[in-house]
Amino acid sequence: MNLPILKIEHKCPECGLQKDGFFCCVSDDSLDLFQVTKITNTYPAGSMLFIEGQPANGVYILCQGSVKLYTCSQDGKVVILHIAKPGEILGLSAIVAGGEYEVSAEVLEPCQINFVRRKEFLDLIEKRSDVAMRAVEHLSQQYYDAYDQIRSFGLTNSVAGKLAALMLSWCRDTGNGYGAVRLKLPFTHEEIAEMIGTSRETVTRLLKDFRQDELITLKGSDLLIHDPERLRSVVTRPRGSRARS
Amino acid sequence: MNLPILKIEHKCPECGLQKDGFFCCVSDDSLDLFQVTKITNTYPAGSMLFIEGQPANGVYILCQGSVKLYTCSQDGKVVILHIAKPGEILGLSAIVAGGEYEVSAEVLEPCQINFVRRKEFLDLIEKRSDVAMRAVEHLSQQYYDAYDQIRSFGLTNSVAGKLAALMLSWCRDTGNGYGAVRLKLPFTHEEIAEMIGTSRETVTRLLKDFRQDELITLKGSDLLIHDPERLRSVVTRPRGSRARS
DNA sequence: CGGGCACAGTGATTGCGGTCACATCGTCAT
DNA sequence: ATGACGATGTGACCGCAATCACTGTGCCCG
Repeated sequence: MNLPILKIEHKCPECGLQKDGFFCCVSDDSLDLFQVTKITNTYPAGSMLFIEGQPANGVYILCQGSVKLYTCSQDGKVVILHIAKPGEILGLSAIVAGGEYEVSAEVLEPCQINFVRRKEFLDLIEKRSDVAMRAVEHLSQQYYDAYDQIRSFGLTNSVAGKLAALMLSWCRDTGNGYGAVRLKLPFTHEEIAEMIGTSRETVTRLLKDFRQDELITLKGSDLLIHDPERLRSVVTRPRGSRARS
Repeated sequence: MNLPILKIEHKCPECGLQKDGFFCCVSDDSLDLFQVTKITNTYPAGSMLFIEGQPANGVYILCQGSVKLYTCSQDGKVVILHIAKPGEILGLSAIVAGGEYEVSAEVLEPCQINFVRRKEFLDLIEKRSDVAMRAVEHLSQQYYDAYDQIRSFGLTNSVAGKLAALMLSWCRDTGNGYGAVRLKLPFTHEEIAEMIGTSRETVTRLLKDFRQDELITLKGSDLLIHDPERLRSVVTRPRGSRARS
């Protein structure tokens, strides 16, 4: 197994990874408190951080790597709810509301993660108002993202539209504004299918369609989105209608 | 128009509506602060509290009545995201994260609502840690509900399954445990369709099917769910298979 | 009373996309 | 090499549910 080398940072105050939007981007005092309660760990790809239904005994703050959050039904069907990036906190809503993790979390790319026990974390947001504010901000953002996904599922009338919407969200993450966007696809067709609630074969076919309509170029895992604007018109386009060549 | 009589309660500390799970169920000190910043108002059915995309200038705390949260696409298709009940706070994530309301809110049943301006509310959760905690709890709950809806959209393979899942959520709200559940349907077929992302006709047909399969009895707006357990089996049942009579 | 209107019920038609089945290709470990 | 295995392509089939077009029903209001 080829493990990318992770440069572990044990001391939060000295951590160069802290950026805007990071959960751990709080006042120095709070960071000191955080520093003594956290447990730093690393995980290889494929590890499970937690599983749907398990008692939630703490939160995971993602320093490096990426994590897939998903849920699945009894018959094995999977829905990917979110791909977490560095700076995000996982399991927050679970330790507050449910007591059980409501989703499963699997490591996609090797991760460094800080774990904080449920009780200690709740103490932290109780005592430090800036941490509480960060928690509110992060939950609001997660909530917003969830609604975006519901919109995609409910309002888009064709699967092509859903795929186009998903690609546009990739553009937002990667894109440097407007114009063509080039990015590396870290997902298999199967995973893409699970994100938009369709079948693997349909994703394969749609990617072919998009190529033929010259919306995208796809070579291996290199995806080039020619024009986000044209993709946007696919999202709302009525079923079946295709660009005429 | 027949307006049900709302008994308005202007003074939060004396409000008999406060119950567990209510956002306004906070310490006396916090409640006093809240009391001076809030603006109480009433709205008839059909009023719009706010509309998707508007700048979010405050939160609405629902004291009495019910509110429909929805979003719609350019071509007029609607998805109902949530039916808010007394005790809930609306627009919280918007004033924190986006600056714009991310959904539209329409009054279904006549409401009493307390409004608090954005800045004053942010001050409140900054200063009062118990209010901040309440905010975190409510956002967590909303987040959880949103994921439930995504699950319903993504994991259920038939529309019948989605409708059954929706009815089960009604049972959870109304039901006194197990066994048959009787409730009043405050929704039209069209609204039900918008909740589960299908067409009005399909809802009508499915309700007929459910009646024929003796899963439910429906007379006017009185809905009797005979056995939630049997409904649950519809949720996961493979497409097309129906109970044999 | 008779229009107007929203909601509900129903048939006919059609096409999207799920599913099954199988071929291909690249990448491993042996 | 070779075989195993996962990821992609691609064809054929067909069932569900969207859509269109009505009819029927209850309710309000002039």
